Amino acid sequence: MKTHIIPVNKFDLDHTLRCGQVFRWRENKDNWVGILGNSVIKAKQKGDILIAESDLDIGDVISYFRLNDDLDDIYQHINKDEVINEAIAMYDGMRIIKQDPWECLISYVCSRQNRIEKIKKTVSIISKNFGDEIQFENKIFYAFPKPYEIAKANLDDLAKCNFRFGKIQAEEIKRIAKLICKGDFYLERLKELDYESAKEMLMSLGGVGHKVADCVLLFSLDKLEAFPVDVHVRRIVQREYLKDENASDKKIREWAGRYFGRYAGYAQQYLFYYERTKEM
DNA sequence: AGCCAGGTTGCGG
DNA sequence: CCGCAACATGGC
Repeated sequence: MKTHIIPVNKFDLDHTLRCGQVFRWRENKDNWVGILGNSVIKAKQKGDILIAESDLDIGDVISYFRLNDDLDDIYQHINKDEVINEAIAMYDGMRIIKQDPWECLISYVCSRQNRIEKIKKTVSIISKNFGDEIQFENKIFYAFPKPYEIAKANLDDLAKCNFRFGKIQAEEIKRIAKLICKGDFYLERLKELDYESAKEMLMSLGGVGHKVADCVLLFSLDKLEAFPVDVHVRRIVQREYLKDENASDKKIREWAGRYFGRYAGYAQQYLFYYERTKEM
């Protein structure tokens, strides 16, 4: 176990973990506890210091939180109007997290037409029922299962994970896991492709549409131009930006790419978080 | 009770 | 390409 003391600049741990992009972090007292691969990580922020306890290397933590992203530069690209300016002001320091692509893919397949709290529950049950045990501070945590652990899972057992679409989704996830186990689909390799090609590959898996593909690209495959259009993003874009037209999701994605540019994904996450919380 | 949640698919037009 | 219905869980 190591304790990393990491100086940070323009970073806000709470916003980063609360904004709805990750499902495996829990907040207790003044600590966050999350699970990355087969490691538990306990994190807290004090001003410009991030304190992280885990067996991960410091480089893994920095990479995971994208602490090397130049947030000033990103803001310069996306801060183009009053709406997003307010979102950025409110959630200054929120960063896109770099998740594990496999876990990210399955999590977002589970996310469809679902609530974030329920997605968290489902991912947690999947991990508990099929993942490896991890000991951390005398407690037991569970790693997200590897592809082969889902591929070999009994369908009825898998269906007990509280999926939004029950057994249908259990089958879907098992099918995807098998494809990935077979070895002719390397998620990691999608990082080497350009955005469009990587997206096409993801969508060819089946059970993955534009929205989930864009989430996986943005949250795990370094495609910061991906702009996932979900119900909240559609709502805020329609209301604040594309007021006159009845914009299809395709139109919204294309508009976002033109308007926000290569960091459209960052803009998306600020707008998403803002739209869901501004009333609170 | 009814509405809605980080959607995808297959169909007809 | 678009719009539409089916899919079918659970919290408020």
